[in-house]
Amino acid sequence: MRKKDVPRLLASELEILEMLWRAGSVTLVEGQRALAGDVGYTTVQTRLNRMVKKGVVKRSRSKPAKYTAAIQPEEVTSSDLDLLLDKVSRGSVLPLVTHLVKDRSLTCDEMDELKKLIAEAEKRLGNNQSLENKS
Amino acid sequence: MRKKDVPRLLASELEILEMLWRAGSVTLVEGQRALAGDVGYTTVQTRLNRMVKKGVVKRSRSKPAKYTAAIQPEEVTSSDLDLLLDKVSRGSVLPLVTHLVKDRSLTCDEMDELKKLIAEAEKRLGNNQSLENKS
DNA sequence: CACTTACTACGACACATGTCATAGGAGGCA
DNA sequence: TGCCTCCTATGACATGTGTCGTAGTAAGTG
Repeated sequence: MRKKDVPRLLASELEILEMLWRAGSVTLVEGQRALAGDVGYTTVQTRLNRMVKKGVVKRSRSKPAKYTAAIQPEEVTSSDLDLLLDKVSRGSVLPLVTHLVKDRSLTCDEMDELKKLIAEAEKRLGNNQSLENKS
Repeated sequence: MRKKDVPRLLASELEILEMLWRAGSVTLVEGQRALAGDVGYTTVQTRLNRMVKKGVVKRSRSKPAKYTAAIQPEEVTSSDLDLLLDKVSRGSVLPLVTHLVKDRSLTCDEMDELKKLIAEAEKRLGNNQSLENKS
């Protein structure tokens, strides 16, 4: 099975998904309450149902239907970042990482993780470097 | 002057912007040609003009009007990444960086830059750490 | 001046999305 | 049985976007 195709979601859809990830599984009333801006009940209903039709949200058959996210944050991160990389950053990772690390205080743990990550990447780089000689 | 407010752009708008960043400044004919999928002339015109109205593209008063991007890749990167961080990654930088660094071959130079970045962040961390005691 | 060519402006139509109102159905309880 | 309340389904309307067609204006060329 190949990587799921997550389209670039609208900001409003991200808002909904964020709520679902946070709350886990909600009925309409709960969902409406959990959503920040106070928006009409049926509005939440419509938005949620349309997202179900799109496959990014799942809905249970139970009496008060429960809605849950059908995609994980990582999938969104992944596809969105890839698109950003392709279209905006022209394939270069550095500007993105720079923005993420700069002006943003990381904890010591995160710092360590980061360094570990770099080390791993570096090792991988060492292995593949010899075979590569592209432009 | 405060940070410009760049809304989360649609994938199709990113496509246009990417073209503009790449080409610099284009007339409609050039723009149409530069755009991948072959789409009608007036379609490009409409899309471009709508983006002008939105302020993300500028248009010259010259005879064959020239269109240029009014926002830079970094601004898009920045605002988009911030949103991703808030909504999807719940403020944690690590998952994003992980995705960026993993399974993606960086050059040696990039690797060095990355390490320099980390070092800087670490230094900054050392300075601020003492004043911080988060919730 | 009349004609062609190039560019621009504008309108049209389909579909997606945010917003909601109202109608329909399924259980409880007087 | 008949009403009330909760949940769901559906329709409606405004705006935004992708897609064009067509009409209008400016500018050269005979």
